[in-house]
Amino acid sequence: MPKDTFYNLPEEKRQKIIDAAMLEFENNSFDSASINQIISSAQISKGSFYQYFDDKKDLYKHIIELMIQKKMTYITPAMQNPFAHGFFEVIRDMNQSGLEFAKNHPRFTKIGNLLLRNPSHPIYLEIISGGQEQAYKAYEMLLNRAIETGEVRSNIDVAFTAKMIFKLSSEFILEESDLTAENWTEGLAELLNKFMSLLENGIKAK
Amino acid sequence: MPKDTFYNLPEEKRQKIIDAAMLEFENNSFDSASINQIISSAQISKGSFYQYFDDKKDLYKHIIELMIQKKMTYITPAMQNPFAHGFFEVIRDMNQSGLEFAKNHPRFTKIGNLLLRNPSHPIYLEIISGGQEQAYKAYEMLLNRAIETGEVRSNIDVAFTAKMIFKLSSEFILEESDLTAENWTEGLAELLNKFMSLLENGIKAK
DNA sequence: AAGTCATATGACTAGCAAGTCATATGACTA
DNA sequence: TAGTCATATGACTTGCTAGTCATATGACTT
Repeated sequence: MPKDTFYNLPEEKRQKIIDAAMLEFENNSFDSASINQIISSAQISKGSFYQYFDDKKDLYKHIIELMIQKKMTYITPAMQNPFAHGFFEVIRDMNQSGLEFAKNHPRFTKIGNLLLRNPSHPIYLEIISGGQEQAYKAYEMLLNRAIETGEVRSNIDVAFTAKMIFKLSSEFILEESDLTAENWTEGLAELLNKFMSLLENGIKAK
Repeated sequence: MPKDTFYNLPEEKRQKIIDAAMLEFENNSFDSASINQIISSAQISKGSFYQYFDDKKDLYKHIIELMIQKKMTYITPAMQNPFAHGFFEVIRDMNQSGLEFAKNHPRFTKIGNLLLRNPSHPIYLEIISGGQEQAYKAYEMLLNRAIETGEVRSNIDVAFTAKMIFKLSSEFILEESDLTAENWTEGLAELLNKFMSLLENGIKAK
């Protein structure tokens, strides 16, 4: 975490540093991101940087933390209390909020994608850790419940299907998060419908 | 492409260099792979390296070329002449051969994944270029044909479905290519069945 | 034996990186 | 006014990188 000196900074200067860091991490992997570049862009000295953060990793984790905080605000009622809602409704909400986050925070999205696409990097293990596994488990619980309630046919392989839905959702959001601004809203709704239709045809109870 | 001097080398020495390069590119992105590391591992001098290859990119492209050659040997009759075979058979073959390649050539697979996961890198554009787009188009042609023949229901969005099948196949192979050796053959067959079942339920004509 | 030519070498250049540290500033305190 | 303390600075160290080049080797030719 950033040092006290960082939080003591005037809001404006702090934001300038965050902006500079995001600009660098948007366009570079963790390894190839340069602190020299960041401080030059934020117009602070090398020494100051190291009085705000322990090292590059410290700064990076802070940016990721900010992203997670932002993402939290996109949780819908159905996501917060999934068992009280229909399975397909929950899945739809998750994808919709994912798409909306990507739309509203393209810079965070880019940084997140760079992280997600480098699972072999040590920093991935440190940050994502068991998150992926937990997500699979969550999907499995939802699927099991949906089979109980009769929403989903019972002859699927739950673990496998959970993984596939997770993967497909991620790819779906990654791939389509570059829709142009003007047709965004309609494009989103339409895409989501196609996606859900594919999914529902695949596993919905007949 | 490598220089003549490289091809004049005794087979054994050439292989040692390829091995060293693969070891490095398996565990590092193109940028962070180190020529110093490669020459040290291959036990050749810096000067020699630059008499075999123009630069790091030259070597890297050669490795990718070797991988493509290997992959070519996995093409099945159904893949070579897809319109003479059933749609789901072709898709099944493509995934099966993808899985088999991953199993038999885990080192190439790892290198390929690192490349595929960095679409923002200049080298990606240079090597993959429009390959992805071509793949989408190929899937679209197959889907259109399958709709004509009545294998696939006609009320799907072809372009969207093509993308999703492509993405899902890639992820499926990536994710499952780490099955353990002993249960490989049965595991593969079972997985493929689950995958195809999900797909067929999703888009097969009723 | 003398000459030629492909191949091999590693010291060297130039550049960039992360992180350190002695020094400076300037506000607030006693 | 003198002292203290948080903050700011950039030259510097250390360590890495890709790529170059003068020099050396040794096989084969004339």
